[in-house]
Amino acid sequence: MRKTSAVERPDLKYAAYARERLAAMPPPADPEAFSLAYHLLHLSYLVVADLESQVHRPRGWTLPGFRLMFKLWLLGPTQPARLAEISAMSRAAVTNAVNTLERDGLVERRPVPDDRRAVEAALTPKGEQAVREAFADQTRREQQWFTALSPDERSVLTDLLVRVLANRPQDTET
Amino acid sequence: MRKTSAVERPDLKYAAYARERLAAMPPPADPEAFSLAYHLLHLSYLVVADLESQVHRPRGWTLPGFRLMFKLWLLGPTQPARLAEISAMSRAAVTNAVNTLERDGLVERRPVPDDRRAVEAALTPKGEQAVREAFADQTRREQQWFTALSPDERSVLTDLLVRVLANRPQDTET
DNA sequence: GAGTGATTGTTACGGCCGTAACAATCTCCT
DNA sequence: AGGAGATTGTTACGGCCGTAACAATCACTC
Repeated sequence: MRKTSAVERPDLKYAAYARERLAAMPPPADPEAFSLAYHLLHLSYLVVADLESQVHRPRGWTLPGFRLMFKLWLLGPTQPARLAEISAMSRAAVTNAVNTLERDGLVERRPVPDDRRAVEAALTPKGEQAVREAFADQTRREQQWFTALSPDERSVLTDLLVRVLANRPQDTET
Repeated sequence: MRKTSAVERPDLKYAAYARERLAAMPPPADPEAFSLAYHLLHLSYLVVADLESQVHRPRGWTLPGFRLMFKLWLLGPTQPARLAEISAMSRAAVTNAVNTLERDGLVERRPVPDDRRAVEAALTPKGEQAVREAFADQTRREQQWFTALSPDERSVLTDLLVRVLANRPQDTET
């Protein structure tokens, strides 16, 4: 494995430079807030792009499609509105994702007996096999991403993220 | 401020349920790896959506457009290829982003004397004012997101993220 | 000096996502 | 029973992003 120090990474070098520049500015400039938000969003972006290109695209699918199928795998047949709520995405986005997965034969729509407005999305046998295979690959790749941290450090990182999530700011009041 | 516990959040409740389910599965299922990756990507997604809807859309712009302008604000006129490298995005994406910003009068393209292939993107006066204003709002919103953590905890979180970024896995060898 | 290979920016195409608007349906209150 | 209001899923539209292919230009070697 090739050794790569932080100064060789254009993105990390930029972040360090930006932090220095902000440190020399008066408030509301906040180098710590910038650095935290930047690295959080940047790491997430890199992980998403990596999982997409290394795991899911080679199989002919996408990461958002996998995440939806993974939820169906754990939860069983589920209404799009509930999927949207869990995923914090719009119902329209779920509709589009289900359309693509249905077109590829991975998911099917079923009517809900109690409510004629509602629909349930459910994995097909092909979809279930697809989830199992991609899940194994994705897990291995996720593990590779965090090998730099010890198990304790990974646990601390997870707990800090959960605490931020549990205390998220309110939306603008209507 | 309304009190909201984790069990009321459908997304966190799902994550806790998924972790339990994975804990009962044989390898390669890895509840810790899942939990860390899930919360990282999910938090980043929520912060991105929040900054977009609370800060930038009300001003008529977008978060990706702001991030590009912010880099130009710190770095001065910069070639798209370098912006793509720093941002870990494709040159095509930079072209599209610069097109939108140029259409809105926030950024302009300039030829580079030494290299007739190259172009420099540079902020217009309107673009510079736009960055200053949005930067103040974005910083305040970023600070709100992390009020649940103490300054020390925020520092720990940032350091852990940077260490993961500095030790990212290799792409598939060509 | 000519030619091979690399680099830069762009375009075309498809997938993802949000907002807004809409019809169908359900809920609930009177 | 009936009607106002909420909910569900969908469609239309625009913005963002990646890959692939392309022309123009540069760099480097022979």
